[in-house]
Amino acid sequence: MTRPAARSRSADTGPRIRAAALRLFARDGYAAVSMRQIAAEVGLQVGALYNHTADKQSLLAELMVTHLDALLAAWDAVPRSADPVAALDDFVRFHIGFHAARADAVFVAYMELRNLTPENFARVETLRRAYEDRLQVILEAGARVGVFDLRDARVATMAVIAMLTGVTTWFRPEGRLTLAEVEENYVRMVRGAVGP
Amino acid sequence: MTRPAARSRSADTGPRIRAAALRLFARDGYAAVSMRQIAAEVGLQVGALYNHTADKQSLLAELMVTHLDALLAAWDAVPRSADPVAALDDFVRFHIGFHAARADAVFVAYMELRNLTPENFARVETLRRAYEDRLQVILEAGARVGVFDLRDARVATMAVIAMLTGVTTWFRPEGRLTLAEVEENYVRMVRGAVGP
DNA sequence: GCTTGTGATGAACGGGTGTTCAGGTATGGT
DNA sequence: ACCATACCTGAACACCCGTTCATCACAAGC
Repeated sequence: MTRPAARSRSADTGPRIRAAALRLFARDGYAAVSMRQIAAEVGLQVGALYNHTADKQSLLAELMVTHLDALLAAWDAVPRSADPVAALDDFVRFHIGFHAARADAVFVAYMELRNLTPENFARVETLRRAYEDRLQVILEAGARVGVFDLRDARVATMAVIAMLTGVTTWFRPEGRLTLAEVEENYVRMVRGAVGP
Repeated sequence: MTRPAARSRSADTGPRIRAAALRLFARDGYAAVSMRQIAAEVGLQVGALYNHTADKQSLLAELMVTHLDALLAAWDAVPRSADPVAALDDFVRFHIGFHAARADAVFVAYMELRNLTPENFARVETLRRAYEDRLQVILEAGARVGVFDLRDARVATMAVIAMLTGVTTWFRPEGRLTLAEVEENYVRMVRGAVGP
């Protein structure tokens, strides 16, 4: 049996590095953030980062993949409504709620795509596409039974996702509207956009 | 009278620098592009860039402001439909068409906001807000006469803009759908989203 | 044909970049 | 008490950054 790893001086250094990197990447952008800034944020020297991550690129890719994995897992854990309209409402509320709680990760995951190596980009794109497909399946099911009227399922999918993700650019918890109010607003608009 | 400026060896160096910067900023991001790369793209040494721009930051700000000025001027040149529904249709077609033809500028103008100095950011935000208000006015006019039903005009405005701007992330002229087909698709979806 | 001035070069400035590594230190297991 | 390991420091590596400037080339106006 492998023996338990020796306790580190600060056991959660890895997560703290990733948290700091996420915050800084979201605020200033991947290319504008240096490894020294990340280290300083955590209270380390630069070299110490490399005990927890292979390199800067892996740090970014890991943040994105982790976020998208969590997104898919969280949606797949939501009970499925058989009625396509109810399922669409669920999706809208879920998407807005999940993304509002993770503004930094959302921001990084689609602003920093161009800073990924081709391999990492492919991994991330596969996950993103899988999530989009979850919505598209709902829309197509509704179109088949006539509760939705789509000219093009793929275009409708992209339109709805863009509309929903846009919320993260302006929503603030202390703002004029509560999250629940925003969700209801979008439930209504999305229904109208794909409705017959 | 001011005498005409002495002809430069290549009269359009300034525009060529801006064009190269726009392309590179869109592809790799402002922070990831060096002045030396821009110079090489134009066929100059680095120092020569500073005959045409104050610094890298001004280059970025100029590109954004120019784009947003052109956007506002182009929309204001579109004949206004008195009917709010027709005006909304006009806006949808205009927005998609204008943005599809300027993918690089669109991308830069809303991906690189955080790389602007506070003063330049304020200038750009004012222009962006002015454009959003053009749509909001249409939506509010329609709501007053009952052809639209909005829970919140500002939220509806942001939702429509996000939906429309999202087109630039996936639309390719050589793709499955023509631009006109995409426009009609969105005209329909936007009408539904804000409809009564 | 000379003067004037715009715009290019090429080198330099100080400083920041990601990454590596030998050396040191503290911890958990025996 | 000792060993093995995990972790961190501090310095160094080679390279790239935005910006400045003395110098030079060439085109336009007299």
